[in-house]
Amino acid sequence: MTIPDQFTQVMRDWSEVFMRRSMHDFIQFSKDSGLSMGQTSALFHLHHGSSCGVSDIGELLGVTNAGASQMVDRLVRMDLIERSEDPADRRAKQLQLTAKGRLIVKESIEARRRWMEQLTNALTQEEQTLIINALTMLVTAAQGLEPSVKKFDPITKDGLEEEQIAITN
Amino acid sequence: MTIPDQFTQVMRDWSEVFMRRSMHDFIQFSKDSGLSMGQTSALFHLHHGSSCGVSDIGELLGVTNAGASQMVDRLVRMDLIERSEDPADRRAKQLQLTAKGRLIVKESIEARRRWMEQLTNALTQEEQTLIINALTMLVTAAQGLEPSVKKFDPITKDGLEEEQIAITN
DNA sequence: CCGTATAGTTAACCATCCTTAACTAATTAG
DNA sequence: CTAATTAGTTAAGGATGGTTAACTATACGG
Repeated sequence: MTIPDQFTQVMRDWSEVFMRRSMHDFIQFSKDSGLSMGQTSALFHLHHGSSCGVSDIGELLGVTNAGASQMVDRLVRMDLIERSEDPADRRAKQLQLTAKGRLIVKESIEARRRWMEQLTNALTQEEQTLIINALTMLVTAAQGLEPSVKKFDPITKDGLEEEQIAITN
Repeated sequence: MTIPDQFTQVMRDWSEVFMRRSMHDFIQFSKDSGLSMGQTSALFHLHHGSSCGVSDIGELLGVTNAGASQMVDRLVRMDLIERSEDPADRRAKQLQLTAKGRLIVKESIEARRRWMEQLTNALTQEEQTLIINALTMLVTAAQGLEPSVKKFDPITKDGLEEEQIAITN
């Protein structure tokens, strides 16, 4: 078995075990918070990107603008996100998490951390060191593949929308 | 920063980047297949556990038995899962993926693999080797934390629900 | 200024998903 | 045998999540 094959295999294994765990947590958390999975996804998207418009949510969830608008409306009524006018383009809305929304996301992240603590305890320091190095590489590589985060650089204000052509396949 | 702290941090970073990517794929895939996230989750659960009852699905999705029964019914009507009587307990049903259901799951896994290939290409062989070792450890540790797979021992028919006490410490 | 494109909302409508409540049928305990 | 429990289904009803279509309002390119 070649190195790349081994790599793919171990990534797949990890993917399976991690996804199962994460999806379970995700479902559980959504239920506990009285949110649908779509609503939770939207909250996390906002948490990551810090601010975005209604149609971005639609794109994320794979629904029409109308659907996204209604979803946003429900979240606004729940006081989880805020909808304000974009001063640069008054057609557009800027969506942001409210304090309550941020709290919800934070709690979810904390919940997942418990699992990680268990993992930590199941590994020796030497193993942990090895994993730290390995995952750091993975994170760096994976971030290099990401579709350019929205938090634009206020100085250069460019270069971030290069559309990572290689990825969209 | 101590090793465990570094470990927790890198796990969190990795978790974030991996989850974002995976959730996006998951949503995308569900939409493309015309399935809800709950339905896709159920399919993956069946794929993992190979066979389970209606109430297991309910537990997974955090819904009542009635809700699970209806969800199962929809999946049966879509010809994605099969519902047969459990010969050992004629009240219970055994759920299994149909060929069509297995195909759907397989396609989803394949879709995710493309991302992994990109990751592979972004890393040197040395880095890959390091990551293989690290992830193997993580997978082993994570599997040790799993709530004991359902494939029950037909002889003792018990003892599998011990809730991994030794590890949680 | 005019026409078109863009961002979002609203209305009407439908399928899904989930709930409770009432039920069937099989198992198990006394 | 009877009573209680367990697994699942069905029915009625409600909220959600989605659609298309029609709309408002802003932006932008002649």
